[in-house]
Amino acid sequence: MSLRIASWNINSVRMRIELLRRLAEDEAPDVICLQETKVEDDKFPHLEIGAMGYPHREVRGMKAYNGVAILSKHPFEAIEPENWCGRNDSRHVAVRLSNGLEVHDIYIPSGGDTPDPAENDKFAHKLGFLDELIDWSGRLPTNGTGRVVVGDFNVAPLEHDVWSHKQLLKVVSHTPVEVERLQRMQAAHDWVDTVRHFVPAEEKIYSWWSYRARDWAKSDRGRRLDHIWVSPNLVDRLRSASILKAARGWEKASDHVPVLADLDL
DNA sequence: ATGGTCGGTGTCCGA
Repeated sequence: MSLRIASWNINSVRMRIELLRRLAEDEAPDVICLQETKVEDDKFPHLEIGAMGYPHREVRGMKAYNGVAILSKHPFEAIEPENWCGRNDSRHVAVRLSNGLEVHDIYIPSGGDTPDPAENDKFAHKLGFLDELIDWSGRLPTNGTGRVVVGDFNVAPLEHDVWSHKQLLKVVSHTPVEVERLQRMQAAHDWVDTVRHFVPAEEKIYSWWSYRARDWAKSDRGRRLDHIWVSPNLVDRLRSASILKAARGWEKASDHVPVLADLDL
């Protein structure tokens, strides 16, 4: 069977419920992983999303901040999520589909403005979170159907994952300490970066454009912060991966756009 | 070098 997975930092699932419907109708992902849902579980729009063709949902939200959710056309069982850095702050939700495939949806802390952990607690949190993800990736078993880890990682790891490598070296999301950690996380499980599996490293590609630009498309100062990674045993099952750039131009868009990957299982 | 915009909340914080 073919399985299409989407990851999207939707920046409020309630504000953008009609854009979620558009993603569901246009791209028909089997599984949609959301970040920054910004809603408590008892206020999650289950009814509307069920009617969009996603009867199976695992949500983990909190008031105002963070929040992750997995929406699926197919049944799954929930996997106990992690509380990284000892915080119960709705940054991880995970499920196992009936074919055994594990899907982990992660929202890595943004890290604030100053890339110095001594001065900026948010940056220290981000680095600590990445350290725990390195350990976690290394501990995962390598047998079984395989795993997918997706989400807003808030790190653009490669030179051409940002509009200007040189100008962003001291900007949170592309500093060497973050990039090294994300690459160590990737190496710890041999995760395959699905978009870069199909898009050459020298080609610029982004998944986020700031709200603050006068014209996001014209200035095109983006970063690739959102990722879909698969375990190495799935690399032969990978059929395509892409970033839905057009979604940044939708009315009342999120600043992030969906990432899509197709697997043949 | 600076400020620019969102969403959720509440008279600002986080992104």
